[in-house]
Amino acid sequence: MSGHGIRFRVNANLCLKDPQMTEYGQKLLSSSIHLFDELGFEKFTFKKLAISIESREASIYRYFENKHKLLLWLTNWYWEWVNYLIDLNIRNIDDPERKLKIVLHNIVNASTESPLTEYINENILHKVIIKESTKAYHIHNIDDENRLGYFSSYKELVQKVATVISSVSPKYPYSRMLASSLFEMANNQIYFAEHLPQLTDISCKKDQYIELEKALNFMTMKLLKE
Amino acid sequence: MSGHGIRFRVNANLCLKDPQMTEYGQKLLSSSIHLFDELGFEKFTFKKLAISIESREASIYRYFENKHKLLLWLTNWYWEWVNYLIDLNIRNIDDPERKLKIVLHNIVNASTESPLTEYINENILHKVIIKESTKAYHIHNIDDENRLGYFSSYKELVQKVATVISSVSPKYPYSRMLASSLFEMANNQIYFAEHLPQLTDISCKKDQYIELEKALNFMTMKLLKE
DNA sequence: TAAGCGAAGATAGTAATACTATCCCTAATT
DNA sequence: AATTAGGGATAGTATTACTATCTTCGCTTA
Repeated sequence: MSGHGIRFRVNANLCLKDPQMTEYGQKLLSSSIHLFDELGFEKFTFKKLAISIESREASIYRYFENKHKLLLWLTNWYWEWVNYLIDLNIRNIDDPERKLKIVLHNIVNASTESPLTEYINENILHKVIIKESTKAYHIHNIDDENRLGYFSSYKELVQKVATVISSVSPKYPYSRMLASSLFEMANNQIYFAEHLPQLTDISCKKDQYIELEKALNFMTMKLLKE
Repeated sequence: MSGHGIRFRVNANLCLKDPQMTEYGQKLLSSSIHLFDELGFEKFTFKKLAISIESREASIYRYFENKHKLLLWLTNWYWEWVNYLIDLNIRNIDDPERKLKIVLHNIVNASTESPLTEYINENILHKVIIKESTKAYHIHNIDDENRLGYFSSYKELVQKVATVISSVSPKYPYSRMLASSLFEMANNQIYFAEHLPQLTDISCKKDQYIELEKALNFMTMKLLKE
């Protein structure tokens, strides 16, 4: 069963053994996404994960050193996946502005694409990313982990979007800041819409992010207009 | 010694006893800010805090139920403080655009104002807010805590800024989204500048956020121009 | 001056967490 | 037929996140 669908290159130091390569690892990934969603990062433990896949704590530790690295692994997988989707969808598009609109669509709606793998539920992973991904990089030893390349997927993705932004408006002086802010805003505003609605103007119905996409489009285009 | 300087109204349910009112409580606050900064939220424990103020774990628990509520308390204090500074500085200003520029200045540079209390080091608290505050509201029981009013300081602050935005440009359709994004961006971009510089265009020298303020001004004014 | 009280000190103890270690079993290579 | 990698099973440890209880000290107030 293993090797089904697409596999992404996630920094090898984030795991002790590539979970995408074994059935056990795929079950681990699949269950961990559901469990992060149900429990949140703080209440999530390897013990509970082991129980949910009818295995043992010690076996989980053979794949991941700790839950932080597991979350980081999933986060990287997510960014690789968004990167892949963007590449796929802007291929053969020449108009920069059209390209940027597609990028925005993919940032917001990645999870509504048709699923690529059996063992990763992109929809639930997206929810986990929205709620928990910030904890993957707001950590005390950020500089060490950055040096080890644990954030390279995100950095590449932001760089790609910044390049598209620059192709629309070569003189815009804050392309990378805008790019990273678009990703952060997308996640944040969805979270606010659901939990702290006074902090946003948009609302999200049934995981439909139409208003958010419209708002980000409006904002981006206004910023980049000469 | 207690009762010195300004005291802010922080949601009373976040603590068991107001730490601002006793010398012990003030020492607790002061030390916790330093310790959050040194250790990060994850490695911070009440045991270590007790040692650092030469007290006992059990005594800390008489003020705060857990470290999450302590962080939330500090976060609320911070937002109350920024709110106070904004009020103070836009008083007597009539021109909306001028008002907004002052607001942006305060969002970015709050911590460089002259200190208000002996027991809270605003500069270090600002660093803690940048690194840890997102963990105060990315929690599993967010809806319960929101219902208890644990985020009201932030919501009021965002509402205040949204009102200023609307006074500059009454037709702008995303004033609250812009307001909350300004706060989130300010923290994020400072964090990126220091730790993940590829994700931003700005740099921060010696806790001077001139470039960031300029960028936020540029962005905001461009968005609100007719 | 004594009684009473609250705040914090001191000491214990517990359940859960985050691991590490070791030994065993089995199924697939070689 | 022998080896070995993957995972199962069990055990154990240090730390964390609390809770409980009993004592002491200093301040009111009667």
